[in-house]
Amino acid sequence: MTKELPKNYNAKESEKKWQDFWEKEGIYKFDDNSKNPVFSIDTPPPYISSDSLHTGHAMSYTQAEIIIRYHRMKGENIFYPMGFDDNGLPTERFVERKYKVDKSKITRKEFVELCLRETREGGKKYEELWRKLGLSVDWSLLYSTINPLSQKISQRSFIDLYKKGRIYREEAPTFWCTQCQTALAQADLEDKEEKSLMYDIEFKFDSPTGEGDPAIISTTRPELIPACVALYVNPKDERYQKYIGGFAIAPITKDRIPVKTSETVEMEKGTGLMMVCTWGDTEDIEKWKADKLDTKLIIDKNGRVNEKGGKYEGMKIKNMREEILKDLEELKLIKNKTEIEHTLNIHERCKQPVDFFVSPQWFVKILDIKNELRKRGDELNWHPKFMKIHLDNWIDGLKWDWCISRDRFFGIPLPLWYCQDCGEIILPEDDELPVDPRETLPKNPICPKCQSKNIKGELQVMDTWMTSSTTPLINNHWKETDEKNIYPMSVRVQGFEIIRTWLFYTLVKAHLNTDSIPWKDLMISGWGLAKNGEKMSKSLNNFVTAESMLEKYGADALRFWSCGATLGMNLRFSEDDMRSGQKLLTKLWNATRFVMMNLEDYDRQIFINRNDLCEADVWILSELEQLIWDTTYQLDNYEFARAKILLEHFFWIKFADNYIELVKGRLYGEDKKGKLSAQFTLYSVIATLIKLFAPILPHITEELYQLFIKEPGQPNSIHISSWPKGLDFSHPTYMKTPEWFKNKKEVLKNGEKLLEIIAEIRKQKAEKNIKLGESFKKLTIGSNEEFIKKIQEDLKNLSHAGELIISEKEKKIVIIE
RNA sequence: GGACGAUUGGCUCAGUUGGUUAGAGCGUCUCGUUUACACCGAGAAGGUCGUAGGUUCGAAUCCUACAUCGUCCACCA
Repeated sequence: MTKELPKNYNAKESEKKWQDFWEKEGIYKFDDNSKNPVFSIDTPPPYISSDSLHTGHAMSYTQAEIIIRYHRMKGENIFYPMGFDDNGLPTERFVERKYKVDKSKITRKEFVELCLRETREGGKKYEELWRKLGLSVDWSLLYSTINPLSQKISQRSFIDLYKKGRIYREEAPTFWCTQCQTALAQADLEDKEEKSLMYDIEFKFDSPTGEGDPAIISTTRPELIPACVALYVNPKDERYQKYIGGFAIAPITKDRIPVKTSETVEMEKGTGLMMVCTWGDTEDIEKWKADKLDTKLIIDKNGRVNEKGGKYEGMKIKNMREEILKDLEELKLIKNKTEIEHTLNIHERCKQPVDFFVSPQWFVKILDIKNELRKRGDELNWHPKFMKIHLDNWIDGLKWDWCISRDRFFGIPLPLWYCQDCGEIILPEDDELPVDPRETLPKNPICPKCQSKNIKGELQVMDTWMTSSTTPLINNHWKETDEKNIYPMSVRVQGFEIIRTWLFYTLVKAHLNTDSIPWKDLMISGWGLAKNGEKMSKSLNNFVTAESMLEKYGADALRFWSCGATLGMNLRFSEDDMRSGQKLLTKLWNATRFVMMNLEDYDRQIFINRNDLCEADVWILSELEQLIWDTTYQLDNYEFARAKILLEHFFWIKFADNYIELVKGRLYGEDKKGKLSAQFTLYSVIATLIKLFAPILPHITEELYQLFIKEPGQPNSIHISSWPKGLDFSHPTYMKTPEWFKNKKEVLKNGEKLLEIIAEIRKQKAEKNIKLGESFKKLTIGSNEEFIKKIQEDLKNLSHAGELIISEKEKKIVIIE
């Protein structure tokens, strides 16, 4: 034992060194031939087009990765892929903005090329950052959601669902973004509070004798009057009984509109008379569906008024609103204006208010299987448990089938063709996948129904969730010749904000495609927030990049901060905590240095029987043994934060501040037996402790392992060495130790008393102005306990007392004279 | 309007089935360079555990209201 640690630990140098080493040695490679249990992780493929990664991203990936490292050390065969989500709307919009693309002046092919180029660039940047953070990803498993395999599996999944009757195409009103010019799913929406004016506008009830009684409706969207298809009242509302079943006349258009009833109409709201249009909100659509109302769609895809808008044709809907208000004002039909605050649905990607539009779209039927999906949710092990309610709430609130088609350039094509003559839908064979029906015709380009050769490919592409919901299938190479055996995967890791999307849709796919759950466990993380508790974003100027923190403090320190809050809780950014992390590294380095300096004449093959161990050594080894079980238990339950606290507390308080001080006397003294016992113990504790810290602080622990612990024949990285079980770590003789801890409870209790005595000694010395290293005449300890006698030499050394007396009669635990 | 989470010393957070004087780190104050570490050590101050009730021998912990913050959902005529 002659190696010596340098005086200082250089995190930056060391981290780079070991990251390269891990890569070169293939430490994190998944082993296809291993017989060990597989632990597979479905981890979020970030959008390469999102803002550069901030500390919040780093936090959630790190939290998961700590758990993964733990499982790897337990000997499991780790399948830890990384993906990049580079298909779909976000990428398309990113490229449009970056290159200021005019879609009318570029071909689809050229545009897709640009998207692919950006995704490659972005992917590289991200990969570099993940490596710097020390994520133990097997990069040979890298996938992107636009690559051929992902396309193939997404399309295969689609065709499977189609054949199972879960997919249908319908001319249906859908949420429509006039900005992005595409249909949207319910999950693409966000709320926005906005001030608006509510107008009370006069219609007239129809009467055989000409114009009847006034019918005042309240609306925030007067521009939809030409689209009005019905008025509704509550069936119990006495004011309107005589009009029910009759008609009303709309202003300006003079359209004759039926008056109907619905329980959902609130009598107190406005005048109790509701205008239903094509379509202003989801309420309109529900009534339209339920009562088979007329359709009077006055807006086109671009948000302009069409011919059904009469005199307003051709105007932008916003301008039309101004015009119609002017007209109504002139006719004196606006009876009242109220300022209100209401919530709009906006598109979460572009923040524009959504409209409704009718167009043919593809849907996955899910409303009829809500119960089955809820049961699938029950089958998963949720960490933390309460997150499950987010999913249940979402499923309960579902009102729409899943709209999976998008009218965009970049994305995975919907794999089908239409016969232009008879309308037959033609699907590709599995060996044709992946296919782009916009570019290619089917293998057999003849309509099977009418033999027509007039065949045209679908132009729409898939919603991005349609692909990302297949990540477990992509990872498993579902129905490929090299299909892996990792499905269902062990764990899905993700943030709570995408429970209703990524998690939910993946559950849908697994249930429908494979009649299974997609993973066994769920690990749902909170957000890393800005210092003041706000969400991190560039616009709020509170954005701290992971890159800058890695540069300043290193990966281990950033990882230390990342486990500062328990799983599922939000964590505020704190540079102080990163400094604390750095300090822990320094302390760990120095403590190990100290141990090594004192092991120069120590042969680590030596085994010491319990009877030859000093009492203080038995105590710290018992604490260590307890620590192993506690840490293991917490990590098994995804509680990295609790594990961190346990480790830190043991290491800093019990081991460094107290135990080491207690045994220094023996290390420097003449008692050879006592010294050997201390050496044995110091080595055992440090060798075990750095393994326990390894998942959280992978770099410094690797450095220490390589310099200090690793011997020929042992694993060439700490991260594939064995997780401690009891004290049997990598030393054959330690297998004998379990019998040591038969009376552990008593030993630990004695330890508490011991710490109390030490604290009291220090306190009294401080009160009496005696320096810590300064000696004094007499120390009296009031105790009749056996272990105090056994430990008295250590106590005498620690306190620097000239004389130590243990008195059974003395009631005070410590007296210093 | 419904749901979930949070509310603990100046700051950031622990507190796992209710049990003796509620913990840690940072910050503050005092002392100390002892041969692992001044990126250190020792000591101290600092909390009516959001508010009000209730259950209990006993509540930060369980129950009921309420308040504030965050998030999701619903409403959004």
